[in-house]
Amino acid sequence: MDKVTTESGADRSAHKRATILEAARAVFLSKGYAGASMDEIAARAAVSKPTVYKNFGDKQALFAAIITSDISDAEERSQTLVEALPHGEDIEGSLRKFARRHVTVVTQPHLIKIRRLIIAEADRFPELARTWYEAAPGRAHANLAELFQEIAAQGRLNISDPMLAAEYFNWLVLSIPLNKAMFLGSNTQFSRAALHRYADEAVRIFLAAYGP
Amino acid sequence: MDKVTTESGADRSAHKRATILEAARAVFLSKGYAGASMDEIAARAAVSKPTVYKNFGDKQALFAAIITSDISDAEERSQTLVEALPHGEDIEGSLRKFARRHVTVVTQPHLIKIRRLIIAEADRFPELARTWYEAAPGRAHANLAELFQEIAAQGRLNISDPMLAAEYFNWLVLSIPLNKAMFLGSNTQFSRAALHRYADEAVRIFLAAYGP
DNA sequence: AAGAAACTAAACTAAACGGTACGGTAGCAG
DNA sequence: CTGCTACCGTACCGTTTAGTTTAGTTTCTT
Repeated sequence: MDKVTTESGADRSAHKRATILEAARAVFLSKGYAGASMDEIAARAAVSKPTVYKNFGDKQALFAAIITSDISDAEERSQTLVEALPHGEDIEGSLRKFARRHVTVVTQPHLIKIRRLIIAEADRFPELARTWYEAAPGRAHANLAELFQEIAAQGRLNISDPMLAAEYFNWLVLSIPLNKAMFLGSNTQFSRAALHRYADEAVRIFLAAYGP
Repeated sequence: MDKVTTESGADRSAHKRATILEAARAVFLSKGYAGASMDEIAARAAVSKPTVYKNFGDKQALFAAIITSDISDAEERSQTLVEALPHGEDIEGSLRKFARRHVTVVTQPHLIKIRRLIIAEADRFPELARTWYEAAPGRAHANLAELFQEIAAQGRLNISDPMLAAEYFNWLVLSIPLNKAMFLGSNTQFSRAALHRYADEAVRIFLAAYGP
């Protein structure tokens, strides 16, 4: 039931496409859009340059394909993260658990680099940047807002504008380490303890402001 | 008493230097480091390319000169902003005034572009990015922390770690519009009313969490 | 086994890149 | 006016870029 038999035809092509995507992602992430060269990408993928152009057309399209794929990843990540959010009694515990996971995921070096790249090219690829915003923080805000609305309806939180509250909560959790990571090198790792401290204090602030 | 007579010698040279800096800033901000060309910079400054190289050595040095100058601006801005912070009775009023001004300044399109550029090149120019972080948000955090410590000593705020509280406050005020601006186009303007709403709610949240 | 499709390396184009060498010109001392 | 110095713009250097072409080889299909 696997595609490991002889990797015939389309499978082989798809695999090559994936290899190119991976190589291109690595080069774009480390050199930026203008700094990345198609030769380097082809070499890194161990593939000839015409193959790259056959699969993706031109440099812009290749870039767009990468970012689009990362947007899908981000969307999926947001979805699973929020689905794991329990609707139980212990609001503080639930939020803390969510906050700790959230900040741990978002500060991964790989995601920091993607974020840098999209921010850098937001003026040259405005549609991609907007789509990314809607898929990543936007989706997180919407999901949190829905949750907050439910809890507020039960009188267990005091929230008049759930979307706004969700945005404050999200950035309360992420801002400090995220901004440090943006300006310090990409490979700056935070300790688990430090991330958890940021998350826990964010939850405390949020509940002090929006608690019943 | 002015230098408008014949603009002889050093004055003329200094003026040309400033013109080049301005042109280079415009090109770097809109094209990024790798995407900016020295020809375009020279043309925009209405100056020959050798003149650019006489004044700044090479591309990296020119880039560093621009960012360094912007760091000075940011430092100065942070300083004056916090000096205007009154130490009076009305803590909420003071913080609200500060927050409104702060968010209005930081979301200016010009500063958004500088932020984008520095984030984009943080891996290639780590020292510049770190210096920027220390001069802009870092300085703001330190100044706010000092203020919070004073107020906490009077028992009018309940803060055990002033630096951490300052970071939360700063990003509470800035994060929502700043992140939107990063991913939407550089010229996305916020209405005064919207910015003030973000600032006021940030102050409310902060005081709910750190009030006496 | 034969044909079709896709892939490869390599050379190539035209343009743009960062950086420099040269020939002219402007201002200044005598 | 003459000679000197210092700068400035033009034209150029070698390299690299995105993207294409060619010719030969591998690989799947039938």
